[in-house]
Order: sequence, then structure tokens, then C-alpha cells
Amino acid sequence: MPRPRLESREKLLPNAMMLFWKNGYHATSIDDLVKATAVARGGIYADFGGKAEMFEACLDLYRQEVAAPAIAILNSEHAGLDAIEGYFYHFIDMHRRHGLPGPGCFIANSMTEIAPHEDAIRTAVNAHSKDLHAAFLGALSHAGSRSNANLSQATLNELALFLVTSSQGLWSYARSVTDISLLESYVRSLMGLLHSRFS
Amino acid sequence: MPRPRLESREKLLPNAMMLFWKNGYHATSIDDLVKATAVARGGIYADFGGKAEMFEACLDLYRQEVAAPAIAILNSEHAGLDAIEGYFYHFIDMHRRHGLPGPGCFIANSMTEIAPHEDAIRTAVNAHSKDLHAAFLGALSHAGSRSNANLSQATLNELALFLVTSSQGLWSYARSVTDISLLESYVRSLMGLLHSRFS
DNA sequence: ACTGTATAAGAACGATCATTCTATAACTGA
DNA sequence: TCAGTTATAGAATGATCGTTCTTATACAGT
Repeated sequence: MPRPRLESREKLLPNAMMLFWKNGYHATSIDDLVKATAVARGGIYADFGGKAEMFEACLDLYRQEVAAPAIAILNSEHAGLDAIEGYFYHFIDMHRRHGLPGPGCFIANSMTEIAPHEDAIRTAVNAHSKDLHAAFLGALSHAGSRSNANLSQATLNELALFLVTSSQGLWSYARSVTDISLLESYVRSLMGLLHSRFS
Repeated sequence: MPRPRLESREKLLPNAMMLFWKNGYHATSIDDLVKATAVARGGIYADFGGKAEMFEACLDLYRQEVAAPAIAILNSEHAGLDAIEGYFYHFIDMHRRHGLPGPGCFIANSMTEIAPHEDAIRTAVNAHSKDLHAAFLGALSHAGSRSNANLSQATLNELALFLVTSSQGLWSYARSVTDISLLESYVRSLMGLLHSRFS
């Protein structure tokens, strides 16, 4: 009946993000969020307006707290093919800690569940794809300028787009398999293909 | 009040499959299914037992009617890299007819929405991945035996696994973008990488 | 110490969910 | 022609959904 008055409000978004990430939008109820966050029902509506707006806020938080640090690996000064490999292992290591089937990528999950039906989510998802594309393109350009392959800017651009698309499959896959070596195999093959293309 | 008594029961599964495919499991209600199929509420429970079982039946139908014909492209007698390209364009052409954002692949959608939480769905999804892997491996093996690259069986096997994983990303992507050329670009890049690896 | 604000707990609401049941009528086989 | 079967339309049910509202209380500012 009273109120413990701890700083639970601060944990609202991170905890809600985890639930939406693992279970998706429709399978996560307000009750689930209340139980997991120790925040009152009303607080959710006072702070966000509703479930849909809260989901958007969680997606934004994911982009800032989870996706951005990973993309930063690709944006580091002398990033090349090694940085691309590092980007993938960054996520795979997360799934090694979590166990499989894992949560995958919140953005990739939203891409299939919500993006076709909600403009705001599709916009956020596509904005992330654009960021990721630019980061891949930077790393590929560095790798290209160091190689003898003489790949055109158009080819590098398409390769970056390919990496954006292809990597979504890895995160989908992480939600259905139980063997982490299947994820590692993906990266080995991808790097083999890239090295073959850049030499 | 009466009963038109047409052969609507036959269209139950195909129509239900379309709804689950486009909107996913949780966003499709029994009411939606009843309206779209002109089948009585009770009929669904008499024939399948419930929503979850019906979803499984729809997924099986998709594997038979949609996935299997596509995989057959890869399993044709002299399938090589061209057949792999044909497999991808088979799905892309479907999205060209449908328009974007499109439905993607029912199996890929289920992989992210349901597979982590339902064993039966995860089993079906993984069985499809196994079929697809075998088909890719066959086509890659044919291509390998015709090339000078001398790729090992282990490398071909890993490449096939890569194609299975990577292709899931294309179907996710088809649900969030509005420009079909982004999907075509993926295939161009992938084929460029494969040709570079096999020469 | 008092007042006002913010937030907790949780009851209440109408809508919708999956599921079951009932009553009616079209078909089947005799 | 007349059961018996089968599938219909749709009401009914209880659970759960997202959302709102009420009440009590912990805190900040004075």
C-alpha cells in the first residue's frame, strides 16, 4: 500500500527494453512491464503516453546503449576488415554470455514484427540501417584502399549494403539455434568471402 | 443464420497462412481468421485444436507450398551459382508483385517471433534450415567441382551455412524497406562475392 | 511541523482475446 | 422422404489486454 520510494524509475526503460527485446512487442504486456520494473502502472502512462510510445523509447535506448557502441567499433580510426570481424564477435560474445536461443538484435526483431505495420518503428529501424551502412562503408573503404583489388566506390557501397542486410540474418538465426558455433561459422565464412574479394 | 455450404473449408489453411505470414502470430486474432476464411469459429477448433496448432499447420503448409518449390530450384540437376541466384530472385520477384514493405518469409518471421519460445516452431524452423542448407551445399558443390578454386568440403559446407543464415536477413529486410532495388543489390553483392571465391 | 507534489499500489473499465457452446440448416446416404 | 451427420452463425464465457482513476504515502521546500 505505501511506497518504497527507491530509484526504480531509473530502471524502468532498461528493464522494459530487455522484455521487449526478448519477447517482442505483442507478447509483452503492461503487467509484465510493471512486474519487471517495479514501476506503477500509471507511471508508464505519465512518462510515455502508452505502450507503443514506450516501445519506441526502448528502441531508441537500444540504439544508443547497445547498437551505437557496436557501430563505434566500425567507426574507429583505422577500422578495416578486422573491425568488421570485431563488430560481429561483439554481438556473438553477448550471445555466448546469454545462452541460446538468445534475444538476437532488438532492431532486427522489430524489423520483422513491427516495422511493416508502424511507420515510426520503420523509420527508426531504417535510420539504424543507414548508420550501420555508413559504418560498414567506412571500414570497407579503408580495407579497399589498402588492397590491390581496386574495388570501385559503387562496389564498396553495395558491399556495405550487403553486410547490413546479411547481418540481420545472423541475429534472426541467434533466436532459433542452440549451438553458438553456427554463429561463429557465419563470421568465418563472411570474412573468407571478404578477404577473397579484397585480394 | 444458415450455411452457404461452399467449399470454404479448403481455403481455411491457405488464407490463414497469409494472415500469419503478413502479421505474425500474436497480431492475428481468431476473429481475423474467421473473417478472412469464412470458416466458422468452431471449425478451427474441430480441425486443429487451437490457434497454436493451426499456426503450426500453416507453417507446414508454407514449407510445402512456398519454400519447397523455391528449394527445388537449388536441387535441380545441374544447379550451380546460377541456381543460387535464381533462388533469391524467385523470392524477390514475389515481393515485386506484392509491393514493399512485403511479407518476407514466413519461416524467417517465425524464427524471430516464435522460435525462441515454442519448441515445436523452433523444430520446424530448424528442419527448414537443414533442408535449405543441404540444397545450398549441393549447388555450391557443383559450382566447386567446375571451378579452379579447389575449395574443401568443409569450406563449402560453411559457405552453405552462411547462405542459410545470410538469406534470413534479406527476408527481414523485405519487411522494412520500400525500394526493391535494395533487395536486388543484396543478390548482386552476394553473387559477386561467390564468383570471386570460386574463381 | 506543515503543505504540496510526486509516485506507489492496485481497483476499475471497456475492449478484445482464445475458447466453448447452442441452435439452425445444408448436405449424405438410405 | 427421412434420419444422421456436418458445418454454419453467433451468443456466451472467463481471462487478459491496454488504459484510467483513486487512494495513500514518501518526499522536498518552507
